[in-house]
Amino acid sequence: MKNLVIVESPAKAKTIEKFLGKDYTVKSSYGHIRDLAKKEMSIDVENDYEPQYQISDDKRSLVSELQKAVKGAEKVWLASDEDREGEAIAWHLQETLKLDPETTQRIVFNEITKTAILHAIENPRSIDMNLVDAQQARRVLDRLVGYEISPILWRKIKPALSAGRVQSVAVRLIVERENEIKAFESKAYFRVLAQFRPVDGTKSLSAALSRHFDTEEEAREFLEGLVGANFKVSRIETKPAHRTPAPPFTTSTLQQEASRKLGFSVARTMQVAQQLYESGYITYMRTDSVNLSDLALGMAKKEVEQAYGPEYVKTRRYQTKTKGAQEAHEAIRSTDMTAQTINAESAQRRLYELIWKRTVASQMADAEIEKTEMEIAIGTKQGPHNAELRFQCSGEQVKFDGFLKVYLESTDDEEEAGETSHMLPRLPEGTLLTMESCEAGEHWTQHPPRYTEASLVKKLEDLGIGRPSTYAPTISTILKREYIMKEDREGEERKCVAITLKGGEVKRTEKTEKGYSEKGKLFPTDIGCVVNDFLMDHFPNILDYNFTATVEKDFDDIADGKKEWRKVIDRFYVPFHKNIRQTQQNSQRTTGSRLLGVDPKSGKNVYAKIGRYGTLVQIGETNTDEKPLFASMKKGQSIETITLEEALGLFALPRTVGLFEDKDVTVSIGKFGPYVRHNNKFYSLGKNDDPYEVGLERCVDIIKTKREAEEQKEALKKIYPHEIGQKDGEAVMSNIGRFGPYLTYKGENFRLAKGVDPLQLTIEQAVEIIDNAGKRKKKK
DNA sequence: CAGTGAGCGAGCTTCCGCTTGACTT
Repeated sequence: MKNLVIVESPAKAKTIEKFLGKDYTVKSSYGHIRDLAKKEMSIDVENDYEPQYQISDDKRSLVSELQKAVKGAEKVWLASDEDREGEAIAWHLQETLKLDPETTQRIVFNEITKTAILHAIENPRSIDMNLVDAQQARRVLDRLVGYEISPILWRKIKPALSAGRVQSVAVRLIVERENEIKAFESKAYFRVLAQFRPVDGTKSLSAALSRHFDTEEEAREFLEGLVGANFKVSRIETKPAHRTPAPPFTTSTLQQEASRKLGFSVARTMQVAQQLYESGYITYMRTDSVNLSDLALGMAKKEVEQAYGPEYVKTRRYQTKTKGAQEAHEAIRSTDMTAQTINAESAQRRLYELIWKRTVASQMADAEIEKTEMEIAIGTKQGPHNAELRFQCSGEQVKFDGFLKVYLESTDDEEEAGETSHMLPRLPEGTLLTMESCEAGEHWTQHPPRYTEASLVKKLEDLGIGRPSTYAPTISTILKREYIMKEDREGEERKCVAITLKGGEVKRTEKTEKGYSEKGKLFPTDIGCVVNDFLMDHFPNILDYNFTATVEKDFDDIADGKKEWRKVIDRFYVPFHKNIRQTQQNSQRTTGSRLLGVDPKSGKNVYAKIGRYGTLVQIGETNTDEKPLFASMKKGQSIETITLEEALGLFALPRTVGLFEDKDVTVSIGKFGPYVRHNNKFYSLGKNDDPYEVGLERCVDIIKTKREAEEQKEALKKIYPHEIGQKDGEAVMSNIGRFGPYLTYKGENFRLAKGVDPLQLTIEQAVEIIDNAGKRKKKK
């Protein structure tokens, strides 16, 4: 082997190997191979913040494999990504594999095309230690923040909590949005819509009044004033406009569009995109760049020309504006622009089509639109009506569809689509109109929208917080810590008044309308709120929305050689650590406790608060001789909203629901959730059974079902393990396990396909399955 | 497998950013 090239991703390794030919072996590091040791801080604060690195557990065998490859190679090329993390990966490789900096080649390319790679090979350099130091500063800072603040939360609030530069800001955003929503006072207003028809025309049009009314009285007065009024077109204006396509996808915009158009969670989008990437359908999916390679621009141009004609072509190069973007990769695009779709399972196909459309549309001409705005004046017999009040409508006509032929980006706006965005008839100024009907409908102002996973990612990206590879994991983390919940919420029902004018008559009607339903929205939990309050009180600088942006400037200075990383960290750490010590000593234990009232039975106080294992209610005081009573809260209850009655209801467990076979049937909640207890045996309640409500009949049902299942299990035990036959003198056994039916042969297990009955399997079929599995293993 | 929450103190938890693959009984 002459040349060993190391890249970050195995899929990338495969592609590059093809471009480089047989003198090059390409291997992958699978990201970072070394990191700060996990167990403790692993930063020697006393010794100028010396980091203690360790090969990651799951990389041990990979590192020894790379070591072997290095020994057999004449030259080693480190081809990790061209950004801070990539440079650090190269340096850690050089250190760990004991490569000679003099002879080791560092190369970079930010697009996977033959030209780019050959160009890189022609222009090697050495490792940029300034960039590596910027990464070390980033890494050390994150560890110091995370590992010093988290233990304080364990002591002051609850064990196993966490805080960090990124996750804590994500939680803050959600908590603060919820506070805004709580503070929001929804106000009613009346929106007036009318249908008009030209006196001599057939086509009617709909227009909205130029202002809203605050009260029903005002709206009614206005409508009554319209009786006998006349209407004419007072202004009509047509002007050309154009729309431009959205830039190609980055990780963040892909997550947003897949959420809006396909309803995918952020994690699902990344999982499916990974599959597409590994199959070679799309370029790398973790990127902050909107840049397309020249090769891609050429392919897109050709595709647009052939599919839609030359007038649809417009080559565009987009500028990445995202804060802190590192642009180590291309934008996310189809690798083959001629493939509008692919033959794959539904999720992959739909995500691919979205990416294809977005890529191709980004290289298409603007849409040319003609916008028409019309105003309708109101005149009464006494002369002109209040001149400020007039009806307005606007319409659009697409003159040339351009990129709209392929793709239109969606928005997060939940408001109803404008009721006037249709084509308008061409009516000259002064045209008289008759009003067919008019309605003043009651509406309510909307609170600011809660975040979805995708809109949270967008916000974080706008703030420059987090990276493409961490958006999805960050959301998982704050969900797992139970700082936030993802929930659906039905819109509230409201009585709406509508006043209509038709045929000279004003009428009032009332109907109930449901507000906007929210799907997959992010809500803070009690714990999220309490932790956020605590952090805002004691570590406001870390929670500051500009904290990341500020430290990123320092990291840039380190990368430019203008600052020394250890000094940057020292300037941060000395005051930070002092704050940690003070918080440790001075801050109170925080439980978010709220007094709900007095228990009528005992006369003692009832509280709701955070305990070691979650939220609970408590009767009586702590720190007294008498131990208080405790009960866990149910899902969906919160410290802030739980009532005294609901709290007292939680003490109803364990509950005796009746007798079965002369023994008590009781219901309670245990370590593994709600259960039924009967004759000293335990039976888990179903997902939809409420332990506070469930009756005897259902409990008996659960007991019987479990008994039947156990009988079946016993019956299976008599059959399995079953010997199907022998192969090379060893038994081939079938069995049924947790993951379905499987075969055992020479101590190895072989999974059977779903629905296969192991008893119907012949020895020939079984042998075939074992042999095939063996072949597959060899291939790997 | 079927409750914890006080207090005592053992020993545990935790960060962000790179990257996938493990394959159970």
